[in-house]
Amino acid sequence: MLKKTFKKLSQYEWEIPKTYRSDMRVAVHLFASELLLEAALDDLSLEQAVNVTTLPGLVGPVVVMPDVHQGYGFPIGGVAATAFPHGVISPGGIGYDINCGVRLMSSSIEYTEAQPHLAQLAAALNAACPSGMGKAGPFKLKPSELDAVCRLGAEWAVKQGMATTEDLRRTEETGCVDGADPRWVSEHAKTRGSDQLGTLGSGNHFMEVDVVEQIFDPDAAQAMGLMEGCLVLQFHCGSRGLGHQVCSDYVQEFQSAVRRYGIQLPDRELVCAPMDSPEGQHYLAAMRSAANFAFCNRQVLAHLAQRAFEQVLAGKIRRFHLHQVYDVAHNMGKIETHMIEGKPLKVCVHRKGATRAFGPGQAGLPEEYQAIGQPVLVPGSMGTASWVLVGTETSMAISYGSTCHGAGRVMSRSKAKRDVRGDRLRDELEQQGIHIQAGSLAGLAEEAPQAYKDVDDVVETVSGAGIARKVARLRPVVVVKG
DNA sequence: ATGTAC
Repeated sequence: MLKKTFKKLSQYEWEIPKTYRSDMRVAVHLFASELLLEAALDDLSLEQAVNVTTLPGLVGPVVVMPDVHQGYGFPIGGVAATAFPHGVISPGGIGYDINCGVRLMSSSIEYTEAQPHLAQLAAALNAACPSGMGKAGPFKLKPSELDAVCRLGAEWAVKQGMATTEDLRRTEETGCVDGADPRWVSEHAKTRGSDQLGTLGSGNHFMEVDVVEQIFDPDAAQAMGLMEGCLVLQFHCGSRGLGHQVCSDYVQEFQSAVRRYGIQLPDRELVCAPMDSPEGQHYLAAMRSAANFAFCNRQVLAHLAQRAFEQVLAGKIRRFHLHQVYDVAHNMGKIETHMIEGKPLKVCVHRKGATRAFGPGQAGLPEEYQAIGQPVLVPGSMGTASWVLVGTETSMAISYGSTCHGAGRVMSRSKAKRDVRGDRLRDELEQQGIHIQAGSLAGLAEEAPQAYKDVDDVVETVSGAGIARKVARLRPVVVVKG
């Protein structure tokens, strides 16, 4: 797409007007600096955003985040809100990794004190948290147990002694989205998920120990238990093969639904169905089941990681307890109420590679975050910084309570694999004092920092546009990847 | 993202 297509609204906001193409129902609103706009022009992500504007039932502009890149049908880094219940829901607007998300845990362990033990900690985390493609975890769930995970989400882990009620309170949707019904999850998806609870996966999924490097908002940092110079644990993963199969199943099933409901689409990958149709209802029930599987997966991983910390640091470090800061979803369709043209309206917010970023005072936020807004967790690319932000009143007003989710890819996986030597990259990161545990050197190369945008630029944009506020910057010291 | 093509 050409830069002249965009109308500049402010330093960090650009618009593709509705007049750009005759089938657009709404405009595209992109958050980007000049530099990030130019990066976004290099792939098909903005054409995809224009395609999304043709979906029936949109209530306002399709919003695009600065970490945008091309995805299946919808761009990764896109947000679209459709009227509930007559508007459509589209699996491609949520993504193959349903409820892919990030969890952050704080500690009072000082980096300087823990530094001699970090290599051992990296190995212990790698041993405790299975990672890699198709990797099985510590449990083989019977069908009735898997159904319970899909219905209960992270609460299932409380019953198993792997979670506390505080963990749930500090999880988006308290770790369980309503309306999940595993009867609409295929047997195939259930089979794939049955041994994957408590696993990290591959690709850009990771587990990381970071040091809190700089605090920008002391009040918010204090509410979250973040202290400069102390270690935190964060990880990024989702619903594994189960969610992937749910998305595949419904993308296929929706092909005929599109014809049945007479929906015109510029791209088959945008397949969708009205939320109040049987197809839409079944997908919602299955997608929510996969979302709960992912919440439970992150809860189990948190438990396994905590045990690894105890195993390595007990007796060496005075206090090693990890406290949940928050757990966010960045691939999800949620029914929420937003102010649309001055009136509250129930909508389905499709967030694909976009983080919910509720501002202060929103229902559903735990008491300690009511005044500061929802914690937003933005991991950078491997070996680079990550950010903790909070949602704002502006994000509620102009981005359906959403903000960015990461650095955003700029180089294809195949090109990164050609250009980057995994062994050299590992050595470079080790030289920077980052302990790496990598299941696959080819996988490591695909995630090289040069394959991603600069997360600091992305955060500068969302912060400058006002759709999130900076709380803390984190620096990695241990990275575990599949 | 993903038993990376039934």
